[in-house]
Amino acid sequence: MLKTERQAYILRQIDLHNRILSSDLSTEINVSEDTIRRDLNELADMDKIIKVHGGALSKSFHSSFLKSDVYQADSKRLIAQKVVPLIRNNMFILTTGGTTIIEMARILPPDLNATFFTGSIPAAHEYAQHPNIEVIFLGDKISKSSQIAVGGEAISKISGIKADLCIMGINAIDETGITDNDWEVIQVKRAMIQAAEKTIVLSIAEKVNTHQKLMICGLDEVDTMITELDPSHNLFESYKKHGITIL
Amino acid sequence: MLKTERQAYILRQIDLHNRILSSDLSTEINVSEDTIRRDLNELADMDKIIKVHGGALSKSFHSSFLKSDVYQADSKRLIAQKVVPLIRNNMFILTTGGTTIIEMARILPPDLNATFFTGSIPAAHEYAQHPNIEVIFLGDKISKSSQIAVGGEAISKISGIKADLCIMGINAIDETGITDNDWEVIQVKRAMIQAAEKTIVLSIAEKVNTHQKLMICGLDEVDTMITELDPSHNLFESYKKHGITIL
DNA sequence: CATTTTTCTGCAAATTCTTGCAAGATAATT
DNA sequence: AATTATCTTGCAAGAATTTGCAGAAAAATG
Repeated sequence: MLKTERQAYILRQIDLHNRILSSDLSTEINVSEDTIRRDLNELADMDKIIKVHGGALSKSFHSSFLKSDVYQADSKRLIAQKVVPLIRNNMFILTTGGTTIIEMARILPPDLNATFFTGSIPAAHEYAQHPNIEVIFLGDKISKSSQIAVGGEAISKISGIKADLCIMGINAIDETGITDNDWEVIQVKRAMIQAAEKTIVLSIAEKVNTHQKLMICGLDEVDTMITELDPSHNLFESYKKHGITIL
Repeated sequence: MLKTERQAYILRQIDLHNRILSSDLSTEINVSEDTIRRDLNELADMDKIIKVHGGALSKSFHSSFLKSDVYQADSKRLIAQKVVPLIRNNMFILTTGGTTIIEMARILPPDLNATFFTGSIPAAHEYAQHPNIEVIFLGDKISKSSQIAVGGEAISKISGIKADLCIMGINAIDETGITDNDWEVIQVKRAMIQAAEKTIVLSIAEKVNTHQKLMICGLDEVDTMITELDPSHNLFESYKKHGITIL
């Protein structure tokens, strides 16, 4: 990794999280802490960040008191961390939008080389930041309620894809399957599951064993489910029986 | 392999991967690293790439790296204010991306009822916030350097549109016409101008009477030009002679 | 105030860069 | 066609950069 690249990555991480630890960056990028510290000092000299003992802060730190108002952000970050290892180089990956997916997009390792398909503007935006990821946007008409592309164009584009993974944030899952409450979104999600070899669903535990009005698919279409809880939690018994891997 | 050929190859690789190592190129093309380095330096002198220790980066990479705050934000806000009145209800409008366009998107009156087409993720995102605007995203493959959709898919989608207005942020304009420096972006912008009845170009005054390498169109294709200056400024004399309305 | 963590300093190894130079290729000129 | 000038490329040696490491200094923590 080139020095400039590394510093750009650091800057981006600081923009994203408002603060970072030298030690975290060190293990993340796989360079010594000295190097990170020198980078941070250089960036601080350039007035791009604020260097503090043990790490650095975003210059607009004051605004970070407003914090992001993402519900259960910590859980979602945890889920995101569990997904990342499943993504390998050269994969074709279909994803939905949703805050958990965004969180995932942000922590994808910088050297990952993959193609991401999505109909979500925020997700596409995040993927596009990444140095080695190819982004394909699916569809044309954008639904305001869900901030994703919907309609026949999106569906037909998705159908034309043979993806390795479908990574999907969901709203409700129970023994009968995955459900949602937006007709247009349902269509898109169904098409995505069809188009991918494996389907990974992401959900905070709170949504497990709940259901909504519209069915997306049965449990047999799901390969892996990821929540913030430990996989051994007894909440997942019935899902395991359906052959779903819990992470 | 000829020098020019080699440099074209290098440029293409950088466009493709956003970054390259001198050593990789050396083994790839089978010339000494010195030669690669000299090539990179030449390309950097021509402002086509960013040379860094150990290799080079795409120019766009650097701009997103510097990002911080918007250059001449005040001017751009002023320009945005001048555009808004030109947009009427029920219009079909093609727009590019760019910070000026984003600024415009933010101040669109809430009761405006129109359909916006764009290939820019940030622009689409802004439009999607608006209560009464319909957003159509153009294209699928997203170029990291420009953050817009590029390629045949985008072009053909644009060609299928008959829009009332094309509102375009530009990089350079002089007596010969509008120019830019990114081949893929050129294609998209050209298609947009073709597909729209009227073309409005937005530019900060600093860019007026400058030019870049690649031609988008002549002045006769432009209907209106908007800058932050007063329309009576003598900078615009020659443009007025070409029948362009200055605002 | 003792312990742990982080930072600073100097140093060494590896890599990359610069520079001058020479040989070959290409272009220009007579 | 011959000669001269210019360009291109590879090589080598010294300079500069980058990075990791070790030990001392400084800061944070309880």
